Amino acid sequence: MDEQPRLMHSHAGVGGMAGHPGLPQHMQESAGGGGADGDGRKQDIGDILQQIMTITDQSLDEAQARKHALNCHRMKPALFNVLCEIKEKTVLSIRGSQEEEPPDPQLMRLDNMLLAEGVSGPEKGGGSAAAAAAAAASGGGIGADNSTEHSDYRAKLSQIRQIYHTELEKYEQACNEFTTHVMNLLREQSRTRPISPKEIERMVGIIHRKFSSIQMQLKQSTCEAVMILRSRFLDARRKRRNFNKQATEILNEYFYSHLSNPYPSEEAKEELAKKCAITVAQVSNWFGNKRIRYKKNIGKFQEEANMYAARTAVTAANASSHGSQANSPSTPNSWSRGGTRTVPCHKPNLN
DNA sequence: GTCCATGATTCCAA
DNA sequence: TTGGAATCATGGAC
Repeated sequence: MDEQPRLMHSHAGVGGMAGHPGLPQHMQESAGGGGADGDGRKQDIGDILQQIMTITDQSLDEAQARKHALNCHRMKPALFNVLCEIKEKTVLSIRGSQEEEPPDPQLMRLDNMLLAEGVSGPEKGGGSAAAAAAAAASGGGIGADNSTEHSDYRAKLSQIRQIYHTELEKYEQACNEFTTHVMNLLREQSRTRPISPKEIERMVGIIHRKFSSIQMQLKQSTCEAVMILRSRFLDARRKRRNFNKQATEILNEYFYSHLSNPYPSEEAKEELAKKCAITVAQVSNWFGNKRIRYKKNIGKFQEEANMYAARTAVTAANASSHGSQANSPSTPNSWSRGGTRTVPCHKPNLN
């Protein structure tokens, strides 16, 4: 703000406006057109500038009156344009190169994530899609429990979404109010100092950039909240549920009926996973745990092994006409890595 | 609260 | 890539 009087003074000191390269045609004619009253007009402009320069030295009432007089002066629009032009060519041209900024990659990432998580953009499907994806990733096969978890996840996501939109709206409103205020202020000031519409536009841009940096912080914290929610939902250990009885029966049946080689093939795992309504990975985990725990404590599992062996024997007897065979319980020594395998197995016999 | 069972994870070797 | 072994974390019975 202080620069205006100095700026104007420096240009005023260049011997009036006559012949100035930035001077519009009408000013050239009126200010430096030569002729009989040329000197008079120079004097006229000099007077105006002098009045502008001294306006700050006057009392408030005097200054108001002087301002009004200057605003009504016939030379005012032309002078205003010249000063704006001069200002444009000096101070503002320095900032010109910084105007076109590429879109912030971090902001783009945040926007994409918020869109993917269903926080920004259309609500339908977003949250539930994310919940479904999360459920699939967590491998929660026993579907009954998951519906409550999904609704819990959706409810929390919806809460985050609501807070995000409320805050965003607040920021936007504040930004608009502030922008309008500044624009009005600058328009008002443009009556007494050279502020071009372009400069006002530039100022609006600066304000918007400031507010968008605040918005970025909001987006960042929203993303963090979603990540925390998601990680909690996905953390399978927190959500561990025992398989249902039927699933455990099916797995045990397979394990003890293949005790000589309890390594289900990929197809068998898929079949078991389908039967038990769990994932293939869970089947693999179960067999891994079962093998190691059985081997560590055969005595403890003996009763269970006998029970399933008897059950399998009955099944085998019933199906004997089809030529199926039942495996009797055997020692785990035979299925150490590379041991004898009699049933289809994805793992090649290493010995 | 403690203990045990059990599903999941991690690290490592084959 | 798979499985063994150790470990973690949780559920459930007591």
